[in-house]
Amino acid sequence: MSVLHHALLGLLAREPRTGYQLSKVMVRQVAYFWSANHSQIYPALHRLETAGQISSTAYDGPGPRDTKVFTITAAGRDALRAWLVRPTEIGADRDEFVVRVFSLWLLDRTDAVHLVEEHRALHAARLATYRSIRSELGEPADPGDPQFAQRATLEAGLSYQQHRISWCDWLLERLRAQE
Amino acid sequence: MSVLHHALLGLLAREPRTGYQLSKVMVRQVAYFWSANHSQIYPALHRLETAGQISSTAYDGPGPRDTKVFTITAAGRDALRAWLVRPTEIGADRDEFVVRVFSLWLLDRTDAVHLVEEHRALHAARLATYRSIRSELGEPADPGDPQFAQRATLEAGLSYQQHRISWCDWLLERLRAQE
DNA sequence: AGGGGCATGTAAAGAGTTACATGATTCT
DNA sequence: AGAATCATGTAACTCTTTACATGCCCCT
Repeated sequence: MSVLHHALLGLLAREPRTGYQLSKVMVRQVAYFWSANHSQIYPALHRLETAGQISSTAYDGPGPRDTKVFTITAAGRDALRAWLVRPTEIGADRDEFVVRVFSLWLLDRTDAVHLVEEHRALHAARLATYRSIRSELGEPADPGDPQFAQRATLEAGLSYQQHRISWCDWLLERLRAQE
Repeated sequence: MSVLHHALLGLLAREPRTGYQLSKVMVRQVAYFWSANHSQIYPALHRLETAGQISSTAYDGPGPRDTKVFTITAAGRDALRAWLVRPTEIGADRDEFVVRVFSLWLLDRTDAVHLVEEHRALHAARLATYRSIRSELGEPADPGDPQFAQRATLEAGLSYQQHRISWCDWLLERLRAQE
């Protein structure tokens, strides 16, 4: 079972949802650090159901097919807990922009500055979004509460955007130093 | 052409190398934020060569096949520059650990603390490695120098690890607050 | 009448990982 | 004699993206 499967279990552990509802959440990211399309989600749900980690009840829905609401089973909860405590690895290499910066010496100063400024602006915008979400969520709840976990992932996003912005500033400072 | 292709061009823009040398570098990450296996690299090099962005000279090597040294062409350099200045997107969602934290409320305190501590230790170790590399590299060179770009990607790594560690500390502080 | 949202699926293609395969030279 | 390093490739599989496909209901 992949990260996607566990992201879905993590959502269903909070409340039952349909595949459509799950995909609406996941297209715009769960936990600010994972996304998926509906075309990936429907097969993943079928696999989870076959494995007995979720169950579904079908209602008469619009369109040619039934609407299915998925619920996590006790086995699903156990599998999710087991996945959580597996030994961690670091992962999360893969950042296209850093690969670009690796070849930044090929550009002249103006182009380089422009590139980094553009990138900084994207992260600044994202940070602003996250800050407004934070002001809605308020201070973190008790660690046993799903709200706490939600708030913690937001904090990861906030911290990440800030790191990105200050790295861009580090770069810009040096790119703009004496011609 | 994908990020991998441009990572390879970025390496070959510095100096000619064989596929084997490129894969040795890329298995352990270019720019601290991208990695690839040799099985991906060889086909990618063939595609770059067909596209005229790199050229190769074959020498009589060990084993059943020739040893090929790849050199970037003028067209390859141009393609790389064009890729650098393309409008940026943000990308870099996909962080497995944050997806785990999204379900952290399912664990009891001791397990949760253990998980985060373990993760923090990995990032602290990585930070220590990066710091020792920094002390070897010294202060950044001129932005027109490949050494500057190398140093800039290291700075991204340093900044990223620090952000990760302080996020873990934020989490641990709250997980350890009153039982 | 047409557009958007609800709702579910499949197919094809690209990107990445893991495993298979070969064989020479050098070190222990 | 065996292991490690040099050196290059292919095959099978998983994960992700993009596109195709259907059809009801509600709002304007």
